[in-house]
Amino acid sequence: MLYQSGSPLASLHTSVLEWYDANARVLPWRDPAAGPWAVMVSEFMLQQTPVARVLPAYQRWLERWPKPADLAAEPPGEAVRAWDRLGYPRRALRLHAAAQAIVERHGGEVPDDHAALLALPGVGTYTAAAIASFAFGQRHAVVDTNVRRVLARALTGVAQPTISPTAADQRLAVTALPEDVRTAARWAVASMELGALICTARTPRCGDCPIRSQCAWVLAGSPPYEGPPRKGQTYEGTDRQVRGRLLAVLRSEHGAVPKKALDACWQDHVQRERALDGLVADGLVEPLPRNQYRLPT
DNA sequence: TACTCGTGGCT
DNA sequence: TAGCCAAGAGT
Repeated sequence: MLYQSGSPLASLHTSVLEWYDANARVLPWRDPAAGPWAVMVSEFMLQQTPVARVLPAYQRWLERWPKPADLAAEPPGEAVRAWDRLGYPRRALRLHAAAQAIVERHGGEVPDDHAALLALPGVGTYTAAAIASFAFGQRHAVVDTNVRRVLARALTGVAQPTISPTAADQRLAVTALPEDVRTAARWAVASMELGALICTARTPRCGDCPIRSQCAWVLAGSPPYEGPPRKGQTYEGTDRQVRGRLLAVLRSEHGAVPKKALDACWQDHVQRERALDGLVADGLVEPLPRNQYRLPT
């Protein structure tokens, strides 16, 4: 007996799990043969980057580095180059460092222990739970932006979750987690998928939602968002844009790049220098003698 | 806590 | 069109 029959949560679980079985996307990291390293690579790439853009980079990455030790043996700059235009290239550096840590601490195998995962570079609360749940079938609250939104609507009855993750979100997700281990692991991926495909941020497809008859937000008449305004991410003219341009040049060149080539990226001298210094400080760029730069070796 | 950190598709 | 948004982590 997995559920107390008649329990509202049990009904929610059943509806979402049945929907997932019929509607889940076929994604390579969900293949049972994919393995923990493949799951881990996908989770790093999917941090703030949409699935469609991750797919090709993911395939190339695993083809080139099928095991953590393969990546760990290469210079970090190769990880940054292979990261291509996924964005937030520090993730590439962290994935490389995590691969090295896996070789040093765990004999080259992705650990199945939540605490050990959390101790790896670039692995936070979400990613540790995701790897433990998706790759090892463990029972964890896997709380990403999709799950926060689904729970905010279905259980709390508001249009959007809070702007940043809170301890309350985590507690709510733990409360909503099925007791049975295997069911919990399926619920983790299924509730996330529901948020990605149906219970979307902008225009949720409530007409296709398997839990619309149980959704606290829908039952309340789908009231609009009331919270504080979400501040938009500006990008034009930011240091991030400059960093992106500088790094794009360095990715395309395999050797040393003269500073003059980097100077052509951006007019504002002060901002350009600040961005370049930041890249060096982050370990994404290596300064060389004679005013030259390259990806880290 | 609030901020930083890329990139590009979608509405 | 121009925001809005995307499987967050680190500081």
